[in-house]
Amino acid sequence: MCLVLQLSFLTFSVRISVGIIIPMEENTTMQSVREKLSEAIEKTLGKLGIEAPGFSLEHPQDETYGDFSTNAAFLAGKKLGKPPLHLAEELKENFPSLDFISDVSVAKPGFLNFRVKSEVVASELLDILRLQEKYGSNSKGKGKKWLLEHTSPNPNKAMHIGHLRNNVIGMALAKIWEFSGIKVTLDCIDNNRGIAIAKLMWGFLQFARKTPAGTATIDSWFSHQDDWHTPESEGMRPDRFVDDLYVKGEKDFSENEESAKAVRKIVVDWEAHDKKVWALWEHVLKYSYEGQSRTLARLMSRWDKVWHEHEHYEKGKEFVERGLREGIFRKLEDGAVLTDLESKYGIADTILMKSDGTALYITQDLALTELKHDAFDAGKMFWLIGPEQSLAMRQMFAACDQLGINRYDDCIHLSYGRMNIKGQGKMSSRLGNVIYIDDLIDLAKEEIMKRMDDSQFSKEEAESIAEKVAVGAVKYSILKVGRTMNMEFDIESSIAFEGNSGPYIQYTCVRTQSLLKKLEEEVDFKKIVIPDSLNIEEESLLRYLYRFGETVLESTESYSPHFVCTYLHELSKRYNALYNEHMILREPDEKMRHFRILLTAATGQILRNGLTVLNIEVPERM
RNA sequence: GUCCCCGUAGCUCAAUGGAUAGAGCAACAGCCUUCUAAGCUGUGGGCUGCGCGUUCGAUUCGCGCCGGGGACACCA
Repeated sequence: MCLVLQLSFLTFSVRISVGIIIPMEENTTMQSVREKLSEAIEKTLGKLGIEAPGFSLEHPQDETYGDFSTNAAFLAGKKLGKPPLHLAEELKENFPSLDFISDVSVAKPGFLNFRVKSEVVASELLDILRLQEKYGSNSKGKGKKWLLEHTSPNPNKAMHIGHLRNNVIGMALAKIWEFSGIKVTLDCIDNNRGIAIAKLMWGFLQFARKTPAGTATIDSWFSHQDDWHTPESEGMRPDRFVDDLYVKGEKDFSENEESAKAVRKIVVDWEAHDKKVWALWEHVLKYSYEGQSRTLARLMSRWDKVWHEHEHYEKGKEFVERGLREGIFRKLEDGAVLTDLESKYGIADTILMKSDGTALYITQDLALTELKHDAFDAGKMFWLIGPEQSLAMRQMFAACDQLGINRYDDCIHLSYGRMNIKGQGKMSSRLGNVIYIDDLIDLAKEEIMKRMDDSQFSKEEAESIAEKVAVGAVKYSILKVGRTMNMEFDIESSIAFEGNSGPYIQYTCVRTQSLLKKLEEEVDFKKIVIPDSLNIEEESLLRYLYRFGETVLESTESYSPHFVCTYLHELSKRYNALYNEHMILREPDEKMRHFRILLTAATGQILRNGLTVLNIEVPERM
């Protein structure tokens, strides 16, 4: 038997030889199959006068059971008090014969399993090849506008793996959401003022002088700026230059009372807009931004809007005043302002303004949240921030809710688990076990260069490939873990290029592309010819491809990219099994050869789409 | 003390309340004169921290313990 499926671009529908027409405007073949199957179960239940609301339609763990499985008999059994196995049998007997189903079966406790005809599943290949980079996307999020704050590194530090987890998850989520039709805006907060920045300025002033002589003043720096080092003159990356000076400034601050006084004076003078202090401030921040943006560029990070703290930090107090006038907050005896959240939200109360009338972090956040609301009018606002901020976030959301800035339920704290260093626990500069992002990528790059075949690539090409593979390895190692899980970060496994890793998937994708490049015959990618019989390798790959879209949705809804990672790994394994067991281009049987070529093209497309939504690049060769 | 997160193979991690709990690494045994071996095939490895409950069915939900981490009013 040989079935030919023809794709008509005029009607955008797949005509399946047995006669059913599946519309393609919205759905792919298998999406339609799922819907029709669901309807048929519904109808059969109705015919028997049985109710099973919310029955599932999932993929059995063991593929020998079929492609889809429902628990309808269990749910119905519960209502009727009948054994589910019986009801499953009854459902099966009354199940209509569907053109796209080859087998309906009942299994042990009461599952009803369905097998879809190979030729129908195969027509999904045409959808993949037609939709190309759009395959797997959906329009569930159409009309939604979401705002996500991610990766807000303080400008007194070089970015480390804590920031990495934030960035990598944030960017992947944004791309996955966009793939689901959501309009996503990305922003961050630049905490560019306050005592920490003053310490950095102090550190620069005292410890970056080319020839140290006594205590340097801002005046002396202002008039003799050439006497101070630059990252270039020190041969350092700008962010590391800043990081180093901040540590020195902080140390001096805590050990030396005179220095501490001077640092506090910097804060006061900065707030008074002292010209020279602002010049120094802008000078040191320039280095921070330069360094951090290099790192972020390597990661292909994106912000649509950067909020600078100095532009709005004073506005928060107005909200506190308003809250007091409206009786939402109350003033304590010493003048500090307290929230009233315990009774209304069941959240511990917090101080909104210090007794001396100065602002706190949360004070500024009230103003910032309103700015965000006014600027983007997002249906949901997300903050991708570590779990230790959980309480502070909820307090802020609730206060915003009371002030009418934003609804409590529309504010979501997306927390992510801690990054511990395997075997060493918490990462801290005090323990000297901070892992910087650039160092990590460079290390991965070195390892990858070592294992590359030098004769195959020019130096530039090898360099470019190694960068993509290194960044892919590092990103994937973080993304494959569930968002909320605490991670034991291990450098070695994060730069691994074997097994469940980014490079493994990149390699598989490259493998499909290189095969297609070698193609010397004409192959019609708009037509499917099913071979007389399929091997287990083709079957299991074929019946897995179409699940990509479902996986994207799963990640969208759970706010966790790791489902996509797991899927891509499994897909790659299935393709590699086929590749190793059978010849693709050299297969003598034409039908089989062409079918495997289509499988190759489809797999390559999905791997590419999957890596793209994970914000991971695919090299041309590797 | 209160609240939140976590506990699954030696290690790192998966598993919309479903079927025999799965991967990767590590260990062991194999596969390159054929499309890229960053690959493939096979073997061993588990009272899912403990107990009780809900359910036809619990790694998943509820309660109570044990263990790890974090947060708890004028830090950011």
